[in-house]
Amino acid sequence: MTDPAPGPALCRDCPVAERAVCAALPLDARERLARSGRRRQFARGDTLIAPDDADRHWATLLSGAAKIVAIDADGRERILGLVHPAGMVGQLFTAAPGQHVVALTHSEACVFPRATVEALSQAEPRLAGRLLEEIVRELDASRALLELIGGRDARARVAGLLLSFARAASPFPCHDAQRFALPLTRGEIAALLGLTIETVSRTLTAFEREGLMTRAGTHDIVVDDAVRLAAAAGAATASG
Amino acid sequence: MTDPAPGPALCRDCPVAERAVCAALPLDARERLARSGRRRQFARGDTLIAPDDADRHWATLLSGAAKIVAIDADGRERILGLVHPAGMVGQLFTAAPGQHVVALTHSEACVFPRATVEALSQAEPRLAGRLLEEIVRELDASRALLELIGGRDARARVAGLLLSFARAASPFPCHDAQRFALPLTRGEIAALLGLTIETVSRTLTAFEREGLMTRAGTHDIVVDDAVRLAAAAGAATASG
DNA sequence: CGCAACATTGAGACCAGTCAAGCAAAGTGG
DNA sequence: CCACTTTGCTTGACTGGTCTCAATGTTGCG
Repeated sequence: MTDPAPGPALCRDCPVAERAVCAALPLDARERLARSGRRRQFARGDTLIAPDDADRHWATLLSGAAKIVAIDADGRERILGLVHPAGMVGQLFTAAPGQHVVALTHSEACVFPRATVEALSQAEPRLAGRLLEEIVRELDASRALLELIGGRDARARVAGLLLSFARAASPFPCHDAQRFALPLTRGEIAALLGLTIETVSRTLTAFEREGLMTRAGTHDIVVDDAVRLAAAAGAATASG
Repeated sequence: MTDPAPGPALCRDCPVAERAVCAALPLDARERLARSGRRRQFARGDTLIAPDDADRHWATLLSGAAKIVAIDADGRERILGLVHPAGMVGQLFTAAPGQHVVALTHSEACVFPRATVEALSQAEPRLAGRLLEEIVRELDASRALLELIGGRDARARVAGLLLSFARAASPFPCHDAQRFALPLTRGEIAALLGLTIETVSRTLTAFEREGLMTRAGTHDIVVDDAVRLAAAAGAATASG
């Protein structure tokens, strides 16, 4: 069993090998990390991380999408953020109660023991730097969502969400995709934006009637008038 | 000029010497950091960090309080978070546009060039670990605020904010303070909670009429019935 | 086919925003 | 010291957007 390509076997065919935080590690350390982790598949609705996760896992999302969920006092679910491929799942360096992270689509993730990653980040300053970058990005996303939800009406919130997905779906950072999939149900959109299912549905209907976009099926969106859609968002977008 | 006490002169009498991230540094590195920084005083309304901050500063808050502010498209100010003593001001390791951070009260901060802190965190893994901890804490706070604002009504938002200040004002983590100061104007509370000034004012009046709390002046609050106040918050609090 | 989950649409109630007026406290200048 | 202004807070009447409740439509799957 020789290794024709450099790098750990686990990382062969990794779709996010370049973008994930692991890329900051030198080969030997990456090998060590890889030996402690393994790839896992998740179906829609599966839990990647539970709040009482006794094993203390941490993961990198390879493909698919996930939601970060909080259950509030009256049992309703609020979505605090989304995780995209190459994103991190679970939190390091905190004793906080933790969070639910649930797969939105069929997903694949590289799962590691939290302690291994924490120890490695102490030994490898470059990894610590990348982790910081990534968490700052999450913080920015969280604050963008906060800005979108606070003080904006339903039209602006839905339009902002659509635009952020259009941006994420495009291969080019400067252009938005004209057509993209929304991997969220209406209920999940509502839980993310702090609205109700009915309001989300009515708002989408209104956008369609006004010619801003078209629904293709229940989860595909075609943007017909990006300019007016951006105007409806009031220049605010959220990257989940 | 001998140094009677160990540690840099700048850190002598530092009120947050134990809690700030600097505490993770060994003496020699702390000395190096201290030489690159200096203490500054800020009056209420002064800007600690501007979004176009060409000098790229970063700071630790020593005393007082500050708000993290975003100005949205129509010019209204939204508050994305608060900074308390020992907290960090400004973001490291990001090219993001940056943020306004404005003093809420007379405040003192230790200001450093961003590059110095970033370089030190590469050289000192323990500092990087502390920075990670601190940013995770900020992320938690941001998500707590998101949970408070999304899908909760005005009563729950105001009650949650009061409770979080009651908690922060208490010297014991397990008990809330019964009386505390709100270093925010009504407009700032509104900008933080995604409400209007009028709604905040009316909600406080309602709480007082119902016997949950009493206003002493415009900025001091006395909690009269913590149990019912917590019930009004629906068990949700935000730590800013 | 028939069920179950999800989505859309409608009617009415209610909470919070808007507009507007009145107060109180702090600062300013004669 | 007092009139005046400024700023921030409170209260009221009204409007409107969003939630609630309810029914119907649609999609996907066993």
